[in-house]
Amino acid sequence: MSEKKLMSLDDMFGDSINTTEQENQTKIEISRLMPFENHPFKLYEGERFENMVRSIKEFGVIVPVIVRPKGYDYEILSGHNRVNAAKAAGLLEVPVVIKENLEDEEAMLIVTETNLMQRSFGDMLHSERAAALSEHHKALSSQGKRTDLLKEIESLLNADEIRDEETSSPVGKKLRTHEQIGEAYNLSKNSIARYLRISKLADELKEFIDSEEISIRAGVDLSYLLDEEQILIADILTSNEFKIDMKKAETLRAFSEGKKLNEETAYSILSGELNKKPKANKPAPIKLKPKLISKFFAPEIKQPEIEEVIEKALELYFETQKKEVLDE
DNA sequence: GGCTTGAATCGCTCCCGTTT
DNA sequence: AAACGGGAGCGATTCAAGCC
Repeated sequence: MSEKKLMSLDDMFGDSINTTEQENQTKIEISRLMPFENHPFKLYEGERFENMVRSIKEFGVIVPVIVRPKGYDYEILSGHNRVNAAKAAGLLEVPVVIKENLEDEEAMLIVTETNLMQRSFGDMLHSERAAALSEHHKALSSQGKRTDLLKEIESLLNADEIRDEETSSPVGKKLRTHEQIGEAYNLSKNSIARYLRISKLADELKEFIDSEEISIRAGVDLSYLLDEEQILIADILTSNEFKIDMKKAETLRAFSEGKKLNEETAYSILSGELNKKPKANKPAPIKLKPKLISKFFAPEIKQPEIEEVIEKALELYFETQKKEVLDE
């Protein structure tokens, strides 16, 4: 168990991908570059886009676009904005790095990681963060081939912003996957876990997360709903003025778990008519009268200790009761 | 080859303090 | 009051080692 931490990433993931020899930088006509299918990032618009066009008119495209072959053309993995801006600037071709033989998942990782490195994480929409973290998480938890891919992307783009902590972290420090990612992005493991839940949300609901009409934490609860339930919720939200707070999200989840979520219940939860959860399995907490407590415990005794004593006492009580029943 | 067992890990909940 | 990030810790799962 302990030797693992002594191995370097290269030892672990060594030769599984051999990219350097397949990598070639060249120039390709813009007309042969296709966007990556459903990539999770919003493209630049308005002033931001105009600035980019202006910069490209002046200096050209400096950082090569990363592409992979697709049929006779090429699919853009990184650089959608640069390509669009270059087209608008009137360029006919852009510098590209062609990556051959990538699995779809690896391609997706490049799409998300490069985006992450070029934009500050804070600028991203929640759903974009979720997608990026989810890809990163997949890459780390499938102990296979892609950890080196992350490194390679890094060097390709000369990114030095976000990830400096990761590279400078003490040798041999072993972190759980969530913590590892969290350290890289400066988020707690809990936040990583929440974003990973968000990445599982139906696209229809992700939009509400992005517009901040649904909070992250409410989104986490909604992510436990079945796909069709999520779409149902999104539908109801779109056609009504309802808001989802954490309470409603919790209630929806409880109904979903109890298989009681349908169009009617969903509607009444969202409208606020129905706000109590379906009969929870958990017993409601009970309060003990202070008088009762002071009868058996000194005032300085803390709650955990009191609970412990109560538990022991009850165990004893039920045990003797059982015996009595058997004796009869 | 199957099984048991114990440690590691993961996903999660509960709770708390802070911020808005 | 609601939303949030973070700490602690729990239960379930996974995985490897040791056994038959």
